[in-house]
Amino acid sequence: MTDKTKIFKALSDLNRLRILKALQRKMLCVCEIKELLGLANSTVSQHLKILKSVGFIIEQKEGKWVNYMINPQPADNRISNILGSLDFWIDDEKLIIKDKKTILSLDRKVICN
Amino acid sequence: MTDKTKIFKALSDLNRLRILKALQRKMLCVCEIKELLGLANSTVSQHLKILKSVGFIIEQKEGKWVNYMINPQPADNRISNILGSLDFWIDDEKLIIKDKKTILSLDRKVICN
DNA sequence: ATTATATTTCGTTGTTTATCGAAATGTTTT
DNA sequence: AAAACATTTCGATAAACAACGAAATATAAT
Repeated sequence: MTDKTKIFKALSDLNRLRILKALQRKMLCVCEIKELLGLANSTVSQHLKILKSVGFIIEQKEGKWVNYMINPQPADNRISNILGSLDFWIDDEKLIIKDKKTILSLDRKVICN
Repeated sequence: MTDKTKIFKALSDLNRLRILKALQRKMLCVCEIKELLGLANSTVSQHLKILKSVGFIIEQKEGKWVNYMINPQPADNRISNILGSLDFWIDDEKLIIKDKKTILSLDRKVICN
């Protein structure tokens, strides 16, 4: 936790950046993110674990689903800074814009098997 | 260059963070940084190449030495932001403070063979 | 309780990355 | 031009990391 590179490492993967930007728009469960990114469940879960451990996101259980969302009150000022200016740090280009459109049409009851 | 994770990847290594913080204090050549970090020349050169390619630092030749320094005018606003608030993004703890002291006593004519 | 669904953990695999030493390049001094 | 020194590039190696599928865990519905 005292690792100086932890925040930057968490942001060093395109799929994790896509997750953050997606969660900025809407809270999502694992299988919705899986659908969005086209990754295996286990991989998505792993990415979420990393983002959570650093403080970028939090989780909230809802029945059999686990909803992930942007952390509204990060302990670390750097995290707050990044989350508060996500569009500055991670710019909204093609892929990210497409993701945000895709999210709107995701229905977890349909997607998740 | 259009890789969204490039900036964060550059900051994902402790030795590169140490280099940035050291250069904040004073411009340095490769062999001084080598001495500071205790790495091989070639490794230091590699780290510097990464920091330069992303825009964090620039180089200036001075005879047989190559001096590296913080980029005074980064093209990317995110780089400017980070460099302008280095102490916010990378906090000054033991190791970094020690580095900054060490730098002051480095003499390239003595160190570099 | 059994089945179905969502998620996490685990073990494996391929890729990326940090590191080194040796060879190559570039500059200065003799 | 040769020798000396600083740096970079190259090739190899070990560690870290992203990804997967399968097995384990957890909750919901039958």
